Amino acid sequence: MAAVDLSTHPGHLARRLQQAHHLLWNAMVSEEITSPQFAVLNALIAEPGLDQRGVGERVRLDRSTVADVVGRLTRRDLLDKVRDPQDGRRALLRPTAEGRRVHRRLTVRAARMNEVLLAPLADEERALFLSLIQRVADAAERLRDPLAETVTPS
Amino acid sequence: MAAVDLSTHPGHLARRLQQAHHLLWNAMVSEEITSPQFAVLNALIAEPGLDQRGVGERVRLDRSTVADVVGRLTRRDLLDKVRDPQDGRRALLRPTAEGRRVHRRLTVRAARMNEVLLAPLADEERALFLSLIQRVADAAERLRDPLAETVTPS
DNA sequence: CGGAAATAGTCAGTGTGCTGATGAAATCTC
DNA sequence: GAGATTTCATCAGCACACTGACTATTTCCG
Repeated sequence: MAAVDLSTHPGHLARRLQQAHHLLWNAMVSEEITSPQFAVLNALIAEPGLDQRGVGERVRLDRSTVADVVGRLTRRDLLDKVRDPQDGRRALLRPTAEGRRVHRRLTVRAARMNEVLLAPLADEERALFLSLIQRVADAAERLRDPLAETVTPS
Repeated sequence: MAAVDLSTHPGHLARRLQQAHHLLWNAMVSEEITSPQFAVLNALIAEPGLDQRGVGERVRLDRSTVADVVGRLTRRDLLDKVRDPQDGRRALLRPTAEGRRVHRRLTVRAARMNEVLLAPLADEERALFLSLIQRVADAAERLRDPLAETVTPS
């Protein structure tokens, strides 16, 4: 008695969704490169030369996790990591040629995987689905970092 | 160039949602008991005497993870774990009195937390949000275990 | 009954994800 | 310019989460 229906708990559903995604990713995208690794690679293709802090901001990972993921990617020679000569604290990251190749290949496969994952939803529902999750996640992230509101000027 | 917009990737959004949830859980529900631990406890309050496999089925965790989580809960004396005398392979689990107390307390707090997490959505959107995630997760889980469809007869 | 197959649990190994402590480098301030 | 503060990275420690290998027990079947 007094037990709760977990299907009304967004946290539980989020975990299930992630599991489902993880499963499909392994089956349809890659067994070697994980989805967070792809996200990091993707951020560095968009902005080569970013440091770890910058990557973490873009893909929403904390410092420690970024260091781990970057470590794995550099070990596989998908990333180059060099000390910033201008600022000895920073490690500048950029994708290798191989990293760009892998990224290109996985991008295509990830698109196919997303199709399968979202197959149960009608077209209009898909956009809605994505925007609802994003609104909830955005709001919660804003709770964490107080302000930083509105558009950041150049 | 050729970088992807991760906000169109449900997997990435799922991870961000989970992170947001994790954060709020820590702040508003408990720093000691995690959300998966609560889920396991909840399953055993609904059905005391379940074995680990049964728990894993209910909360969607694999055998190894269930063993980990159950280990932590028994170490904290929130769960009792005894060998099934009828079937020596099984470990029968049931919540302790303390486990029930903790569960009751966290249930109230989790409800408050869910309110905050879903605050950015209007009432109708919340139900929609939950049902969309559930449909996607359900469908993906069905991909994993072929059949097992329809109602399982008594 | 007795061997083969199925089932429950454990263990080792890997990867994500967090916090908190530490160290190194840059910047700010007096 | 020297000391305090901030910033970037690393490390240890914990918790989830999966796979694959292994053990113990039970069940199934000849």
